[in-house]
Amino acid sequence: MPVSKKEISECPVDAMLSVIDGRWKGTILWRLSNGPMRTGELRRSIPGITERMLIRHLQELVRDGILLRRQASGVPPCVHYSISKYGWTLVPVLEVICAWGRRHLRLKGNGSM
Amino acid sequence: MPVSKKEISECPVDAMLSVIDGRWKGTILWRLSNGPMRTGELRRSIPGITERMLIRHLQELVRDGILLRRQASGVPPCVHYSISKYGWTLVPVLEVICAWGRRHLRLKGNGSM
DNA sequence: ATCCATACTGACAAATATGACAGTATGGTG
DNA sequence: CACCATACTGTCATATTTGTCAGTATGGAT
Repeated sequence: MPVSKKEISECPVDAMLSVIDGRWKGTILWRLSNGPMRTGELRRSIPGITERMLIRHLQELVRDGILLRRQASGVPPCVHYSISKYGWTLVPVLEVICAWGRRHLRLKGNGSM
Repeated sequence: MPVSKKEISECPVDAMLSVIDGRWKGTILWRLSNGPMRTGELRRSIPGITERMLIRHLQELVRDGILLRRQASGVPPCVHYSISKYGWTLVPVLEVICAWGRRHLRLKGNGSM
């Protein structure tokens, strides 16, 4: 049940993209960059996402070491997700990507391309 | 006939990813970073790619302003692709992505994750 | 007893990306 | 003339990703 197209390949660019690629991964990381959140809280904060997709993406991000999952015992269950130490190394990369993307949108928007 | 999943959205990260996302775009840019190449030359230099996909990706990259297409008149046709000035602004971003990916692969390979 | 919320799973359908394969026009070569 | 190479397009099949919907266990509120 993979959520990202490319599984790990020898190409480093593809390896990185496979970690952040996925319809909602960017948004999830963005939300969590303000601090840990519960599953349902995340879901409610991302309009349009379904619980199914949220959970699949979370599982992949945990599997890739980007997120931490902490489950408090009890019923009903209470699970918190947060960005791991390793996950934080991704943030500067996302910022570079974001900066280029912002410029790209601006150029596109004013038709100067 | 889009080749990339995400068309332009308001999110800068998605906007950037939509430009480089596609099964072969990274490889194409990598090859062209050594200088302009003809369509068939590119195809032969990328094992496994089909002519159809090569051309679709090339067209998207041209549409996004990353590549230039120069057609010399004559029969049979002769078309050269090269990275545009704008396209070169993408290269440092790819390098950052690549650096993270390389480290990721190393850590993964190690089992130290 | 019925319903709600929680964090999930499983089985499927829909959307999208990728690939296979045939076809196009034209000039050169055997 | 038959055939090749060129840079493409169109159509359809397959693969992958995303989304929909119903279920699961349990404790508390109504």
